[in-house]
Amino acid sequence: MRVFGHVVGIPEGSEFENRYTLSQYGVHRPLQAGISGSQDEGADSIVLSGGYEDDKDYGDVIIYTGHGGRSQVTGLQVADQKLTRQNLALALNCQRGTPVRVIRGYKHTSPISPKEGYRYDGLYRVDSYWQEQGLSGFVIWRFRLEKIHEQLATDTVEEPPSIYENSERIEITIQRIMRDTKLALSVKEMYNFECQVCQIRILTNAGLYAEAAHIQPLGMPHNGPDSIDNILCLCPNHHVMFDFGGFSIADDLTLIGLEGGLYKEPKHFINPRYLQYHREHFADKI
DNA sequence: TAGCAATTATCT
DNA sequence: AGATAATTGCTA
Repeated sequence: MRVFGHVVGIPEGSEFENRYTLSQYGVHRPLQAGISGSQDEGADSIVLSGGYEDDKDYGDVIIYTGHGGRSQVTGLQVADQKLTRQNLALALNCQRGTPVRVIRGYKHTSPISPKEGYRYDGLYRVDSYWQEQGLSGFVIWRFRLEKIHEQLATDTVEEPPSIYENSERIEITIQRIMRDTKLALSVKEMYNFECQVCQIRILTNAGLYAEAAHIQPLGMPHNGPDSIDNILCLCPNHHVMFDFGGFSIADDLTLIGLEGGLYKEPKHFINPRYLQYHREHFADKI
């Protein structure tokens, strides 16, 4: 099974002798490929080895080149890259917010990369992706990655501050984030990426796009649960409207503030308790 | 140190 | 099952 986020027991900064040990520890499983992932689930890890001429490494920001179009013999670009396979996997990370593990290898020329072996450098999010003409003249796909600074991203306000960066805490946090993503995806798939309000499906170059909206929000102070009965599948517009009280939902799924009702799959149980929470805290009560 | 072939986990 | 791959280690 593919592991997204940190691998338990492997803190950021861990070093590995070669690609085989990286694979054995589950940090980056393919022995040669730079991108680990599938075109359904997304990418879980990438390696920066300097193999592609168009790569850029600025530390917290990485411009990563997709795979494909290279000659097996010379390593030069000889064909256009396509948004398929592991390139598509990275595109899905961008659309879904799935983090990707970044490993820097000794072959990479940047001063940040290790002199020998491979080093796990933590989680990045895929900020954007696009195609362009590479140095070779062939089309390449590029991915802009931004480092996730987890101390800032977590809601640890009510917790006693720890003196040093606690890797155990980070693991817990990331696992929670990843649970969100998995559930979110399952709800989107349940509706085939159709908005439950307007039934719009948004087709992108990486496939269908929808957003998972939590009815009672996660995190302090709302502490809504991370469960399917608290998640809706919405288009971005209706997601924003819902989060900012543009409409709300009655227990019988009639929309409040918009015409019509919320479409619901029979097998999708939506807990009225969370709908009530949303009405009480977010609905416009004029 | 190039060049090349063997190797192997993974994805489709 | 076959193809792929941002490797590795051997040979000259």
